[in-house]
Amino acid sequence: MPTKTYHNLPEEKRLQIEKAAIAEFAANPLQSASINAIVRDAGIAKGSFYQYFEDIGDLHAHILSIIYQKKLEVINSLPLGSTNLDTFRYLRRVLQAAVEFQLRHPDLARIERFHRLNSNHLSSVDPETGERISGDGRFHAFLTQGILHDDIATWVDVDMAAFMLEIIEGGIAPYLVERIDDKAPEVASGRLSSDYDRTTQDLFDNLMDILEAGLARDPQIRKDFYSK
Amino acid sequence: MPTKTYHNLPEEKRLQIEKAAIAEFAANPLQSASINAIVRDAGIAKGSFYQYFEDIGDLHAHILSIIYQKKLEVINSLPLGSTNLDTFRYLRRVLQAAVEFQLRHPDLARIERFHRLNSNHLSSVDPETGERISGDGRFHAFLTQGILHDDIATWVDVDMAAFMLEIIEGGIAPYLVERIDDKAPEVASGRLSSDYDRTTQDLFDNLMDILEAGLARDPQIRKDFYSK
DNA sequence: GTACAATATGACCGGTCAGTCATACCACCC
DNA sequence: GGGTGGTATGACTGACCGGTCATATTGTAC
Repeated sequence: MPTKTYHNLPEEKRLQIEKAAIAEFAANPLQSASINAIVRDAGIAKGSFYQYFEDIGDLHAHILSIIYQKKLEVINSLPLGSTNLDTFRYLRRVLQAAVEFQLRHPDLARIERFHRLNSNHLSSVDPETGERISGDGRFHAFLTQGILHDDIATWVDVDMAAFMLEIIEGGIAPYLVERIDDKAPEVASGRLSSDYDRTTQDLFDNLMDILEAGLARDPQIRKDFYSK
Repeated sequence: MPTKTYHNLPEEKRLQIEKAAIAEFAANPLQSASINAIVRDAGIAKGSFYQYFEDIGDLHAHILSIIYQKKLEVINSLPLGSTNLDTFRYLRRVLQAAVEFQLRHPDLARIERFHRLNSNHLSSVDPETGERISGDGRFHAFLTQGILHDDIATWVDVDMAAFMLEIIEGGIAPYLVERIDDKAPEVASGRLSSDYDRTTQDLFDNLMDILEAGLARDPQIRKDFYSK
C-alpha cells in the first residue's frame, strides 16, 4: 500500500500521479507498464515514486482500489436504488452498472479487464461448506436467493451460472458501448444512463430477456413487446 | 510471415522454436514477451531469429496461425461430426470444442485469450449490408440459421447474442476445466472428451440448457432429467 | 536566526532489451 | 583446389528498464 508520505500529498499532486498511472496501465498491462513513463507523465522525480510506493505493483494495487471505489459510486448513482429489487431487476441493475462504468471510465474498465485476465482466481472453495464460489460471490448469492424466491429454475447449477454471468458482466459492456456509439455517439461520450436512447435500452433489454429466459423458473418473455 | 529460410528448416528445429515461443507467449503477453528468452530456450542464435522472422510480432502471428490450425484439428476430432446437426447440437459442439481445446492445449488457449484481450476487434460492419458482425461471424451465422429453422426465437438480437456466445465460448472453458479438475484430475490431464466423467457431462449439459432456454423459440427443458 | 526531520531530486548502476553486422560455416558446383 | 550462395553465429550498440542514494530543498519548532 502507498506510504504515509503519499497520503500526505496535496490532492492535486496525488490526482496527477493517479492520472498518469491510469493512462499507463490502460495502455500496458502490469507486466509491461513502465515506472519511468509514469513519473515522466506525472512530472515527479523517480526517487519520489519510491517514497510513495514500494514498487509498481503497489501502485497498481492502489489504482485497483480506486477502480472498485469508482465502481461503487457508479452503482449508487443508478436510479432504482431501492433495496427491495426483485430478482431480475437486481441482475439488470448489476449489468447496467457494468455498462455505465464502461461508459464513464473506459480506462478503468480496461485496467480491470487486464487484471482479471492475469489473476487466475476463477473461483474459490468455501473452507467451511466446501462449496465452490465463482468470482466475488455476488452472482452466486444472487442465484441462490433467486432460487429461494422461486424466481430461478432449481435445475440451474448455481456456481456455473454465476461464472457465466460474471464473464458476461465483464465482457458485454465494451460491445454494448460500441453499438451505442454506432447509433448515438453523443450518448457514449459523457451523458448518464437516463439519457440512453431507445435503441440502446432495447438492446440491453434483449440481453436481459435472453438471460431471464435462460435462468428463470417461469420466464415471462415479453412476446407482446417483440411482436409489435 | 516467417521467411523461406524458416520453412526450409528441419521440422525438429522448427518445433523447438515454436515450443519455446509458445512457452514464452503463454507466460507473457506479446507486449512483454522477450526475444532473448525465446532464442535462449530454443537454443538458436539471436541472429538466426532475424533470419526466420521479421520481429516478435511476426513470430506471434505465426503461433496464432498454429493455434487456429490445432483448433480445427480438435473440432474435427470430436464425435458427432455429421454435417447435419440440428441447431443446438451444433452450438453444443462448438462449445465442447472450446473446452476440449483448453484441456488439450492450455498454453495455446491462454495465448489466444491474451490475444483476444489486446485486439480490439469486437465486431466489424459488413460493408455491403451495413450489418454488424460480432467476432468471426460463426455465431452470427449460427443464430441466423437457427431463426430460419424456427429453432431460435425471432426476438433475439442476433448480433448481440452472437457476441454473448463468443465471450461465453472464450471464458467458460478454463472454469469448466477447473471444475473437472476438482472431480476428476485424471480426466483433465490428457484423456479425450469421450472420457469425461458423468459430473462433467452434466455440468456441460447444464450450461447448454441455460443457453437453450434463453435462446430457443420453444425451449425443451429437460425437466424429467433434472427432477430425478 | 539555528537545528532537525521530512521530503524531493536526478545522476548513476547493473541489467535486459531489440536489433545489427562482420565473420564463420557449410553444401554444392566447377 | 576455388568459388558461390545460403545459413549460423554471438559480440556489439544504443536505448530503456527498475532501483539506489548522496545531495538539495522544504517545513517546522525553537
